[in-house]
Amino acid sequence: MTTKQPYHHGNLYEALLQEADTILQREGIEGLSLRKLGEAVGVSRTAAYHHFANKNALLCALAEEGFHQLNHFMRETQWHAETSLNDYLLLFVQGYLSFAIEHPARYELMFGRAIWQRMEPTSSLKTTAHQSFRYYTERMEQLLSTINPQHQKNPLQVAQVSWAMLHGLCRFMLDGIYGTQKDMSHVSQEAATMLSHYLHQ
Amino acid sequence: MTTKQPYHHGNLYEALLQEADTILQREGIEGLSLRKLGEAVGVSRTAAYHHFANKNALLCALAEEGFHQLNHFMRETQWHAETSLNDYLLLFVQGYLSFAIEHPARYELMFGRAIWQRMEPTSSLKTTAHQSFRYYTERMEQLLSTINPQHQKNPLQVAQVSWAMLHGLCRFMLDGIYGTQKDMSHVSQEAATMLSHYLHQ
DNA sequence: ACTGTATCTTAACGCTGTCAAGACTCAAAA
DNA sequence: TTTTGAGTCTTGACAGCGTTAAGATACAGT
Repeated sequence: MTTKQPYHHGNLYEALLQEADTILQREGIEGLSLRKLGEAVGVSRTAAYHHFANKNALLCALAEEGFHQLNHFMRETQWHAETSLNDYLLLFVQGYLSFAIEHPARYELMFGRAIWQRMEPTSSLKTTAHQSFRYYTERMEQLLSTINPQHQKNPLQVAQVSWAMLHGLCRFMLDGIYGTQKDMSHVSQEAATMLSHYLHQ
Repeated sequence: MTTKQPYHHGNLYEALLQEADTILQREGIEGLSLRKLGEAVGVSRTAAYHHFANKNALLCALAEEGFHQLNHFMRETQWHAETSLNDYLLLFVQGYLSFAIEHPARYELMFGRAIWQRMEPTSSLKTTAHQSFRYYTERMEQLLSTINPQHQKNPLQVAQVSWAMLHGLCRFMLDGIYGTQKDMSHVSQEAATMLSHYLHQ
């Protein structure tokens, strides 16, 4: 009974998510269809509907994984006392851009309109994404307080604007509007400089 | 013969562009299909193919119009000597965000991956978009020179990073990740502040 | 008047997400 | 041990999409 597939897959939910991630990485968002996904997993076109309400729910689940990975990146990229603020900011900017460039479809899914505007995001995804943003905001607040304990800035707005800059850079990179190759290090450097001046008031 | 449509529309190219823009405004990018467009104009599903190579070419034409409008906005928003740099920057940021928010689908088309990554942009669109960016870069260079004639910055990188910030803000607004309403003025203010500090070194 | 070209139409293909109805499997209740 | 019911998966179907091929119509230039 090793060659024959059982009628019940047994672990279809996880298999679907994993294969979807693979297809996403290889062919982008447009290349991911439920039919192709079913075939890749060795299951019928509509089998996924017994584990996800619809395609949107599957995309939301993938995006949510992405936010967990983003949280992981932010948690592991802390400002150690031995490095300068400038170096740390550069590292953070480079790390964020790499996160987007190494998994473009995942980043697109996490922040793109496919989920957030065209369809309704899962409430689970909404809370996860919100947590990411809140964590980022706390980190910004920390930085501000360390630099200048009497700063006047609104941490929420600082987070909004600075994240928007990072996000804009990523979008221009991913959408092929800026060159993706050697420009990137220069642009990262410049973005870190901008952030640094901004945080120092 | 006023009630009966002639076999030859006579002005189909313009009519298609205009109606496509209307649908885009009303229903977004996903709501625009060639079949629906044909019906709206009173013509068959495939009539558009005699005026555009394919759907991508039509989208590119619409996006190109958008870049002309963006150029118009930039040209008319100049820094007059009687206003402060801060006021001017705020005006520019607000104007740019309004440009995106008032015509979200058009902005999405101009900068989104639908054209730039998923398909191949028309060479005509490419040059028009490139002109927009070059003009923006020149304006930045002007500002830098006015503020400090001995500045050390690379205008191209300044343009890349600052435009990325504006673009990121727009995307977050349009994709419904940031609140679109009263936050906007605060965020605009903060973005202008950030830009100002950055340009002043 | 004729001919060719530009314009427009209908038919069809393969793709998509999704729903409805049926088939299979398995665990728990009787 | 048999029955029942829920969980899982499949096939069939529908409407919509972009696009191509082949044919119909109108008009401009010879």
